[in-house]
Amino acid sequence: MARPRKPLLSRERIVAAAGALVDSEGLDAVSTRRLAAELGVSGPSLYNHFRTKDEILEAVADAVSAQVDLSMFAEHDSRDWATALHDWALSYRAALRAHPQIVPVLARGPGRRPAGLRVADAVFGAMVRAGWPPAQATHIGALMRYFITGSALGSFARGFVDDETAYDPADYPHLGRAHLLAGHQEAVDEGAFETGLRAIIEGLGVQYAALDRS
Amino acid sequence: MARPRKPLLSRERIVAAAGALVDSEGLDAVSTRRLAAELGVSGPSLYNHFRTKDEILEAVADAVSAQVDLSMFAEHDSRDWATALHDWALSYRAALRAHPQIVPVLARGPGRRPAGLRVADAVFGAMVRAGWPPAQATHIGALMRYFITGSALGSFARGFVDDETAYDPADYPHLGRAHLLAGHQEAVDEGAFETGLRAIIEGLGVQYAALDRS
DNA sequence: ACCTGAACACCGTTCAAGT
DNA sequence: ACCTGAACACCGTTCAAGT
Repeated sequence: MARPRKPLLSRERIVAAAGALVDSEGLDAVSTRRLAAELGVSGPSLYNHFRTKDEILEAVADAVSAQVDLSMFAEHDSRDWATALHDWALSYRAALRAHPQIVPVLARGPGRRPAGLRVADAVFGAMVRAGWPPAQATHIGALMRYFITGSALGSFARGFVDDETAYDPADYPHLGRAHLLAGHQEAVDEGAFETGLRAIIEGLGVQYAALDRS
Repeated sequence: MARPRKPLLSRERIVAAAGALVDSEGLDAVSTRRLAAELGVSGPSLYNHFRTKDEILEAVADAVSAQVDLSMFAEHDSRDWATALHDWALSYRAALRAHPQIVPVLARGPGRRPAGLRVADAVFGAMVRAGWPPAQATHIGALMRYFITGSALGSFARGFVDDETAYDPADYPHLGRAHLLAGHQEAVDEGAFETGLRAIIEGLGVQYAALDRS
């Protein structure tokens, strides 16, 4: 059955299947043979639609980026720049939280991913419109991405081993035992994200107020 | 020559060789066979010293964490908490910049890595000593790590493709063409890190001033 | 154009055998 | 205890062959 009259595959179907596999079994479960089997074809077929396996994973990451809400950066939106940044950060984090396993790929930077660049473009446009100098507007988009992806990578489904005996308290004089438990870690992630987001936006507010607006 | 009288390998030698290989050729170049060849032994020998390849990479990441300067958090150090955080962030970033290829492993969180935990412990202790409530002190260590590792991951040796034709300006109305060049990207990384670090510390300063110190 | 099976050059890891 | 070669069950990717 060499070639069917109707193509069996499409980039969309491949990305959807790969995304589902990443979500359910993790990045390591995605091999070209396994993914192809999931799609009912043989391994090499994928290479008619993507040049490498990495391109497939980049596309999965981009699909997650595409789910980030950008409406707060629209010209007609009434939110001020600080509120828009805050709301965007929450939406961004929610998207990553829904697909934690792809974050390592996504965190590598927007690279050549269209949705990632669209996000950068929206933030940049809104910050410039709010009065930020272009260079600073670029920095704001990047630093927010650093913080949000960094927090997603360093936290979800990760953290400490749930075996207290793995740590000798003498080695970490200040950390209480509670800090070393995976259960506690989820609360830490949440709190650290909130504290950090608030600090960044407050700090940017200080810098914004000090801008020489001539 | 089954077993020599003096062991050919040690955890230290393996970690050193793996680190050198990661630095020179990247994470993908590290296979157990290749690493073993670099050490003059056969692949399976490594399993006498580490349980998995991943444990080796974790140890490499931990060795990088161990290079982060923590002297600013020492009890006798005269720097205030904000200056200490700032100086620490620069040292942390410098360590990652020296070994950018291991960052994906390191960014997964302190996990079971002793040096990573020592860092967390030092920050926590210094923040509590400065008057931060314990919960907030924990958050500060985590959020700084998010930002620093996120920026290292999203930037170094990454970023945009250096082919202008890869992007259609119509898709990104606000981003100028300059933003899409790899050369420009390095400056963005630097500026975004500085802006972000300043914002975080200024923002934390606001929160610190508002603490109810009774 | 799009899929196939075969093939190439690899993987991580286990294990019995050696000293 | 620590290393070896052989082996298992995989990999990503290329390519000629099929329609």
